Formats: sequence, structure tokens, C-alpha cells
Amino acid sequence: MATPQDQQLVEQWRSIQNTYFRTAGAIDRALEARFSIGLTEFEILDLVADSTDAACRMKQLGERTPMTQSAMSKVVDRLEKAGLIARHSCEDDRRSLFLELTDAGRALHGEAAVEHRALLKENLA
Amino acid sequence: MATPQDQQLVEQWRSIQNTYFRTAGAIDRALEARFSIGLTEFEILDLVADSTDAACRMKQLGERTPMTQSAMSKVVDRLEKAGLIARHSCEDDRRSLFLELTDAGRALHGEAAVEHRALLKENLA
DNA sequence: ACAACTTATATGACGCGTCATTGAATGACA
DNA sequence: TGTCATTCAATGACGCGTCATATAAGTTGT
Repeated sequence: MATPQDQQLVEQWRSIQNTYFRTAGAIDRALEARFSIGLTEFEILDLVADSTDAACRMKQLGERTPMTQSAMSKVVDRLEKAGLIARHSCEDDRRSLFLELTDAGRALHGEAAVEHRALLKENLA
Repeated sequence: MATPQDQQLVEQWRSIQNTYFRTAGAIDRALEARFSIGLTEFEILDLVADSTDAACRMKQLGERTPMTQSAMSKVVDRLEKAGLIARHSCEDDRRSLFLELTDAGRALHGEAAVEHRALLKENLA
């Protein structure tokens, strides 16, 4: 029934869960408190900030995160309403959207990233 | 700004997130499909099944999971409605609750655990 | 050029988790 | 014993993610 192997798997799993929740929670709370954005919003900002290629991005960003397409759409909604990101329609394919940080978005990302990295370091020791 | 250390931290973090989402998603879908319970419900069943001591448990279970007290309460609600678990009031301290698997709960947990461990093995390689 | 299919994003209903609060029982201490 | 603080659990409002769809644009084959 409960082989030692199973025990070890379960242990490993619980450890991952704890690390994940602790870290995600800490980052989320910190970003919310200081910048009024959640972890999810930050992750999108971070991905867009990292993107150098000028391709139509919504889709491609989706490949770099475990988020659903639907979730992404709503996160981008919030970021747009917050004035941190802009959607540009894409000339080649008018179904696609091109995302770009606004100045405010870029500024906020810069500051938030410092906090983000610091909390990662603190929690992933 | 983006030191190699930071890069590595972010990599590590993304890896944890991916593992977590992939694994949790797989287990959740499988349990939902075959037993009509989610991962969260299973985790509570699993904790209760593992508990040998007869202490008043709601509280103590809370210490073994990243779940909120409020979340636990609702999960237990669902498990109770599904007839898998029973709440008993605790004589020593009438604020506390004592949880116990029903026969159906024990049976379901036994089968679900096999699936759970199998999916852990598959995803945490 | 016209259907039928596929792809990119948006949206609405819904479920779950969280926060803040409540209710009830207990403890502490004068 | 009476008051005040503390602890355990439940609840309601709310936000976010998911699923299933909708909308719109592109693609393919004839």
C-alpha cells in the first residue's frame, strides 16, 4: 500500500507545494502592497519586458506561461486598465495582438522586478 | 540590473511553477474525472487518513497544509456533503472539531491514493 | 470566389480561495 | 465570578482562473 517510495514522493510533492505557496504568496502580497498589482500581472509585465522580437505576442506569451489563454486575456485587461500595457493590433494578422509596455508600465516593472528577485532569493534558498 | 544570479533564480522559479501546475492539474483532472473530487478534497482526505492520533483535528490539519482555515472549512463542507467525511464535536473543547472518514470516504481515498501516487511519480521524475 | 475549417482573442457563467468578520467557547486574572 | 482577550470554526462578499463558447480573421480546396 504505502511503500517507502510513495512516502518519498508525497514528501517531495508537499515540499514543492509549500515552496510554491510560500513564495507566490510572499511575492503577491508584497507587489500588491507596494505597487497594487498581483503576481500574475507582474509575470505578464516581466514576459513582455523580456520580449525583444516584434512578433504578435499574446499567443507567444501564452507558450511561456502555464496560464490559460483566457486568463491571459483578463490579466492584460487589468494591466491595460491600469495603464501599464497597451494592445496594438497587428498588421500582418488582424486577429493577433501586439503588447507593449507603457512608460508607466516599464517604470513599475523596473521597481517591482527588484522586489520580485529579492523575494525569490529569500524563498528559494 | 539583470544579473546572471537573477536569471538563474527566475529560471528556477519558472521551473517550480511549471512542475506545480502540471502536476496539480494532472492530478486534479484525473481525480475529478474518476472520483468527482478535486485535488484539494483529496489532500484533506489524505491528511485525515494519515492521522492516527485522536486529537481535535481541524486546527492541526491546518498546520499541515498551506490552505487557509477558511478554505479548509469549505473543503470539509464539500466532503461532508459528499458523504466522505464526518464532523464530530470534540468533548474537551467544544469549539474544536474532530474529523473522521466515513466508510465511503475511506474506500474512495484508497483508490484515489493509487492514482495520486502514480501521477506524482509520472510528473516529479 | 465560396464554403468549410482553423486560429487568435474576448467574454459570461461558474467554482474555489481569500479576507474580514461573526459566533461561540475558553482562558486569564482581578 | 465578571470582564476582557483569545481561540476555533463558519460565513458572505469579492476577485481570479477555468471551461465553454462567441467573434472575427485567416486558410484551404474547389
